Amino acid sequence: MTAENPIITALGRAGLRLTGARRAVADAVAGRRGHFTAEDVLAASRSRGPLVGRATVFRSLELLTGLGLVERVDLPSGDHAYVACEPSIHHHHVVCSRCGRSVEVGELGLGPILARVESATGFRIESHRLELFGLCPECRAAAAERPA
Amino acid sequence: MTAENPIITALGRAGLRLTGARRAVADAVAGRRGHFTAEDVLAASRSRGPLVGRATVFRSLELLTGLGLVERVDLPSGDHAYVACEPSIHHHHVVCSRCGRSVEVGELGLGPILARVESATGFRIESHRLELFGLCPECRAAAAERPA
DNA sequence: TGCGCTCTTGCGATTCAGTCTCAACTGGCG
DNA sequence: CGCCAGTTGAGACTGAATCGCAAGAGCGCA
Repeated sequence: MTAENPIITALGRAGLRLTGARRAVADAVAGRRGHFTAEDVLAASRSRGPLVGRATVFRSLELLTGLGLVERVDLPSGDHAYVACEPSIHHHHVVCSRCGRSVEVGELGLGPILARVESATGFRIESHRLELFGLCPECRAAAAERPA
Repeated sequence: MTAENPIITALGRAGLRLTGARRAVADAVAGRRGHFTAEDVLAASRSRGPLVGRATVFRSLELLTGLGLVERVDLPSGDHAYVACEPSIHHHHVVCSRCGRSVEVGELGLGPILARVESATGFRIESHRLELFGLCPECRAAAAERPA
């Protein structure tokens, strides 16, 4: 877990200091398949080294969000969570509503739809957010055997 | 503003009591073109009658959300807001990032896209949330004359 | 029309996530 | 090796949202 981590590499490339706290946060983020809350990261970082302050976790998360390494999603429950992701291109996330796992799904051909909305409403669309929720294959299988 | 209000009608139809507090909240909601926060509703209801407790506003908003008369949107800023809407069919909202006005835009032909995502990821999509942000025609005009 | 049973309300206390401050620290360059 | 600015951590602080409970108010029924 202290091995090289793309998040850490990216931090260095952005000209930011590779501090212990950031490594801790980066590791905590990288070690998750699904979404996580700031609180999760806080707990994870704490359990791993000396101590990471609440404020620092939020700051680091904000930093990572700025770099596009992490994205914020709002769960249907209203909670705020984050997901790690590729900084590259525009994409969306599919979140499993049972286990929380999340998968990226690239651009979806929303362009034509946005154009349609623009002409219908007169708005100029600047940004959008699409979040998909459902059951991942595993949870689907599990649900079939033993319904929630 | 004490005239009949579709929200109030709907409350009655749902078998709920038409109390003063609910009327106040319903009026506050109906009197807005755009999104609003719980705090807005609280202030509006207060300025209109005796007094409405914070808790009651939240309870009413939750109630209206359950009835589909109001929907929650998460602004890009991370704030929680609500928009009034038709309970009828599935639809999305376009929110003006400058004045906050919001417009409904009906189903957008997301079906095929969702199907594509399902087959690509193996997930079974149960729900989705699409929020569009941009400038409404008026703000667009205003911005052209006197850039923010 | 009046009564009573519940549902609702309102207030205060409480929780809790997220932010801010500030002195101490440390990473990394020279 | 030493310095300086970028970072950190602890805790205080803020403000939104929730909870509990007793008082109050709809609405149905007689």
